[in-house]
Amino acid sequence: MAYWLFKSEPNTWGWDDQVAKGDAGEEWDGVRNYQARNFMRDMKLGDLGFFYHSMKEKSVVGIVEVIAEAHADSTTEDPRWECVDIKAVRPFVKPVTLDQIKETPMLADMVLVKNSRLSVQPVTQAEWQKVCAMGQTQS
DNA sequence: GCCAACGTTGGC
DNA sequence: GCCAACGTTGGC
Repeated sequence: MAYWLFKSEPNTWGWDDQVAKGDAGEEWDGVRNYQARNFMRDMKLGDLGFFYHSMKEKSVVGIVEVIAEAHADSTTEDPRWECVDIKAVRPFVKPVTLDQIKETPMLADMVLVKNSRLSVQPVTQAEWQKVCAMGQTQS
């Protein structure tokens, strides 16, 4: 089981939109970055991820699950781009902000801190458990 | 709203 | 194949 982080600007696609899709989930499409795509290719059914709101909020707000492995991105004809499907699993009781993450020494190496522009990122198990604890959410 | 950082594109 | 120019992202 691997852990990931999906980043989105809430005005474009937010946690509420994801929750509204229910168990059917939704494609995580529109990714046009090779690194991010390669991480999605590595994802397996049942992998879990953080859902992160960028820009104004800059917070991890919930947990999602991979419900379909990488397949063609339906928003482009370009065969280079692929995406996975994810569904909302549960929200954070308390969203964990980027500031909190930066203040936490054991999270200082998170990709979110090191390479903030990457929209799909791997998360280590230690980071996963720590952030879940900070959000008062079952890991 | 600004700007730095990064990735991608295209000319040579 | 290199690198300058450009566009986009996202923190501040």
